[in-house]
Amino acid sequence: MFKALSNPHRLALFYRLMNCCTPGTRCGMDETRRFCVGELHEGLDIAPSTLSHHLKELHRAGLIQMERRGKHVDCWLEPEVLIQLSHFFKPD
Amino acid sequence: MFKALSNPHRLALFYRLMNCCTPGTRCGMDETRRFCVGELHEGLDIAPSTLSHHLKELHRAGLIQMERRGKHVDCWLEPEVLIQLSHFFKPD
DNA sequence: ACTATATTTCGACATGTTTCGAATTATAGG
DNA sequence: CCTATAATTCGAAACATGTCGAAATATAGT
Repeated sequence: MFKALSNPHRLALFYRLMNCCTPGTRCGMDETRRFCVGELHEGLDIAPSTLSHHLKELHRAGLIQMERRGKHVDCWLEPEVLIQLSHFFKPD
Repeated sequence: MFKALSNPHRLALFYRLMNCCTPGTRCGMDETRRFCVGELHEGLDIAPSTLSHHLKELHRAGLIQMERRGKHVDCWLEPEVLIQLSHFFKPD
């Protein structure tokens, strides 16, 4: 997981998905709070193929979920992942 | 920081320093709960020069502290770092 | 001063990662 | 079935990282 987050572009993508939900809402469930690949691409200045590669890495690491929805592919982040990660750094 | 933790050897080193303290104790302050470089080397199957390189990276990332104490160099982890990291993954 | 131990620096090489463009697959809508 | 749009796969080049051994530095004790 840390390896997946070690790249600036991937961290930016993760961060974006992390902050797309109103606190307490489950991103994955609420389909209005998902980003498709194209939306995540905005403002990133990398080729589509590079974006695709990075999203695949994030998915492989178990950090994000992906699902095709027509022409688009939606991406979201399960809140469990955040809990798991924050618990790794025990205190608080 | 995630880049520093992205390497298995560095993550192992960090994890070791993370769990060297009784909960609630400040590792840096309690000098009996520090590891010197040599102690951290045990069980890691890498050359001393490689270990040195990895510790330098962890230090550069602000993850660990280092201080020479005679022939040895002590390493420890400030609890603030753990708080900072766990807060990045908001929930909880 | 000399020696032994602990750690770091340096240079080199092998391995991995990031990136792109071109070609490919997937899907929706005429 | 053809076209346009969205996204992925593939292969190649550029770049970064991990690793080691040899040499250098640091320190304590003789």
